[in-house]
Amino acid sequence: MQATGAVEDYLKIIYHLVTKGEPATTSTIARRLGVSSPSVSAMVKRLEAGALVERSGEGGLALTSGGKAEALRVVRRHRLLETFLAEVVGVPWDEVHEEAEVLEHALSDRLEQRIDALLGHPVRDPHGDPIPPRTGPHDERWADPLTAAPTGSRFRIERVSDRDPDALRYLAGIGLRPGVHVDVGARTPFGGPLWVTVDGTEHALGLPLTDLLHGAVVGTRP
Amino acid sequence: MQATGAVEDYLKIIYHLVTKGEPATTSTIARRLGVSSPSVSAMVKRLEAGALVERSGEGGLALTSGGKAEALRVVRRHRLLETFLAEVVGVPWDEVHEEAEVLEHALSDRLEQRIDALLGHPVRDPHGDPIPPRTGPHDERWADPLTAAPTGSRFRIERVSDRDPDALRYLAGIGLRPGVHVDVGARTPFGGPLWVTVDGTEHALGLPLTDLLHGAVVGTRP
DNA sequence: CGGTGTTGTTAGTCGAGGCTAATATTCGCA
DNA sequence: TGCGAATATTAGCCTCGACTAACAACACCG
Repeated sequence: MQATGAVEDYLKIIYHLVTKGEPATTSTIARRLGVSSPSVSAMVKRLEAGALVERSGEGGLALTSGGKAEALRVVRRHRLLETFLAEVVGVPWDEVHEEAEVLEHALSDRLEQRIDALLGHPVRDPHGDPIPPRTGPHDERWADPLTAAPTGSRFRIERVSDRDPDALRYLAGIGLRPGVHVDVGARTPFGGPLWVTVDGTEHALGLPLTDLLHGAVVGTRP
Repeated sequence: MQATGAVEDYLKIIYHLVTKGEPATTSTIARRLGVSSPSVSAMVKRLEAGALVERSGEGGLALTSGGKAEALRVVRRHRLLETFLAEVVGVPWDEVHEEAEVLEHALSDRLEQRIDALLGHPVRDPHGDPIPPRTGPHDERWADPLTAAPTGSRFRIERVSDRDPDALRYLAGIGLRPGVHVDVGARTPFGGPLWVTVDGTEHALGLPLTDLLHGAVVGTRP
């Protein structure tokens, strides 16, 4: 089957859903893609006919090996482009995702390889997401969410979800980027903010923000 | 009307045809685009409905002011991308056109401006083609063809048509790029090759090649 | 003068990718 | 138990952008 831009988008979001353990259903896909449910039904039928997805045991869809390979190619182009735009073109952190979202469908193999070489074969994009290799295995495992870190622990940020430019701008403003360490403070009950210390300054982060942050506990507050 | 990738392609080639003084007719467009005549008829109808093109006096189509503005935006993105790919990414001369042909439809305004600034607001792309400004007038005038230069004259290459990668590779191989000077030698009759001296070496160029070269006579052979 | 291209259009079809409206199913809950 | 909300699919329609087949108009040429 022909991998048009639309097909690539569907495969990509199915890939994202399944690797996060969320069910890839008609409605979740429709919401994420801003498209009606019947449109998703129709496209899924085409994807099944093209042997790119299949119905999987419980409730959702799964990618076939061919579908996963195609999805990984798109994800690779996306993350390479984000890295390229940030490092070479100087596009700010919060804008690279949107630009890559469009360009990823127009990047040739040849140019992808040139960019990859120019960047020195990077393995992470600016948000800390791993860049799938052109061939060979890829590990998409998400680190633990910041919300899982106990009070008093020291936490290393590894990945910051790239979907919300405003949130990204705010996080960058307070110094929250992949690689930095934060001290996890008090957790306000009933969905209240989580207090974290970054660079010596305390910040209260609401759930929408902490949800974007993943990493690992690396000890306790010194 | 919505400027899809297809619409942009049509406007661009109509622009190229009219600026070269060739008639923009159904069949020339169809040939250049590798598409059937009825497809062109249908698209032209849409473009007319969208006030982007109109029937012009003799035989062909013309761009309206809106259509020309849109075409110039595409041409600008194309040539900026060619320049960017060549200078920043290191894509070889003969490949930049093909890559830009696809990327031009996916380049946002925002990114276009960043690239323009990064390159220092270039006015010519790697083939010597002028880059239309974002706003304001643009002069697309083609210099004289090399075939018009008299024997014994010295000729400065200004533009090299970018359509044929093989030809470009060959021309680059013998040092024929925009900016270089050549000495025009004997013209073999009956469509035979034209002898030119580049960098001290004589080359016989067939009509398909000389057709790609434009510039200006700058004196006589020293 | 009559064929033979070339050119352009109309008519009809197709696939991709979207939409709304209507129709099951199923699930949670009063 | 039964009602409403969420979920998925079907049916039917639309636009875009391509295609082939057929036809009209014209030009050139023997």
